[in-house]
Amino acid sequence: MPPSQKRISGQVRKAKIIRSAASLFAEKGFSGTKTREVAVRAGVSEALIFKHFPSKEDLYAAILAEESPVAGLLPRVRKLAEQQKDVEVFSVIAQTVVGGAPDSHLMRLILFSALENHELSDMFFRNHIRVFYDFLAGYIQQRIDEGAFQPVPPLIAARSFMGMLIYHRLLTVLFRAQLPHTTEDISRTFVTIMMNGLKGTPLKEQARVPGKKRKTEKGNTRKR
Amino acid sequence: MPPSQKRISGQVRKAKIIRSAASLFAEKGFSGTKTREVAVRAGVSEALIFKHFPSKEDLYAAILAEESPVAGLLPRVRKLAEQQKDVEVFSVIAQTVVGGAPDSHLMRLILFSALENHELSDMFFRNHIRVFYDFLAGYIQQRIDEGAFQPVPPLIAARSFMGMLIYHRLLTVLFRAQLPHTTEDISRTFVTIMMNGLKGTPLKEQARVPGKKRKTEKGNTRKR
DNA sequence: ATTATAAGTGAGTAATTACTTACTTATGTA
DNA sequence: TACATAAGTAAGTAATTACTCACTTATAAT
Repeated sequence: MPPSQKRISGQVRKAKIIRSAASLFAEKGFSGTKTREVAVRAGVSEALIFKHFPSKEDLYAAILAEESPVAGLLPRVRKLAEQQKDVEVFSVIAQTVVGGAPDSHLMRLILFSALENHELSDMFFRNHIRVFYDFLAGYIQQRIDEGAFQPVPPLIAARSFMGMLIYHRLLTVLFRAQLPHTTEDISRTFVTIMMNGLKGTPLKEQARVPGKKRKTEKGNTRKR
Repeated sequence: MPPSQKRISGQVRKAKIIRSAASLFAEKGFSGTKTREVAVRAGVSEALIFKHFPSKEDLYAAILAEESPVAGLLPRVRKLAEQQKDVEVFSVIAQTVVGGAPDSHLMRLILFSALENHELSDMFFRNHIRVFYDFLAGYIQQRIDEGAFQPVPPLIAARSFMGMLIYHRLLTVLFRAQLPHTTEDISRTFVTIMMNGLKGTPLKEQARVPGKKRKTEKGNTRKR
């Protein structure tokens, strides 16, 4: 490598390394990414990486600690929730996610780290995912109490809605399975189903599905 | 290794290798799994693996080609659909998925292969996921035509429902984020929301979220 | 019993990989 | 100007890894 002619402050270079590594980890996961590739993408020598990070693991941890999936969404939602604008609350969430957040890069990073059992993945879940739909569940509970929604377990309802959205993103990111509709149509439909779902009358009796008997999922019901 | 004393037919041994490798690939992904570990878990020498499979890639492909996520569900659903038992159709799907299908092993295998861009992952999507909710979308469309459901884009509706279910599985598999409810309660809630969502009246006007400009504050169109 | 064949292995090998060492050089500042 | 320090690198190294080779041996059919 020709002596890179330009020197740069340590902090800036470090940030550059982090960005390069993040994109590689998102593409190929932790064990699929080689420190050599990181060096090439960052335009530095491999040795410099280890000047900034004691190990590949530390580099990975630094990246995960930096990311934030839907920054700024929660405050907006909170404000709408205070005004009890049900449709708007759900709409703004839907439009954000269907519109492309978290972006595919971050989506892959999260999935990889969860699959590869990185301990930081749990932290990530607690700090970003869980707080979010704990809030949503709280709001749903409140609206149930106020008689606006039918009584339904709020955590499950929240998970239902986020499930529609995130799964939709998952399919587009992982399988490029786009739908033949506009972003607006898609999120409007999600919101419509959810709003009606919450306002409609509860099903009294669940149909017994004939045939197989079902067990309850492992007694271990750890609320997260 | 002490000469393993017992010889076994090639086919049986091959199957054993596949099972061992499958569990490892599910745990650690393709690049995270070493052929040496596969050999140890299968109780054979590394060399034998390469007697059966030309390369690690081929072994991986053999595994992905074998797996089937929710075998036998589609026929059951079809039968219920013919009888237009709406609640039952959605219930049997919900109970199957919430009850634990695909199992965590297969779930991880699918996710890893999708993330690692294995070409077989696309095949998998088409053969197993896509056919499934193409059917579901067809059924929803039919019930809309019959006036049982409100008009809603059926592909989006199908994706909504599957999203609730699969995302729920995803959270339990990846983050061990169990809910404090029984399997029955969870799937009943999903079904309730979906059924009401499909039967309720459509939202005429979607709220505009961005900025502060607000459109109609919509009152409860439904009596509850 | 002979033997062809299938089942199986130990001991490599060349390539790759995370990380180190010993070194050079630019730069701000006293 | 001098120089301490920070920025940077080339060239390793020991360990790992996918895969091969040369070889042994159990088994079943003739």
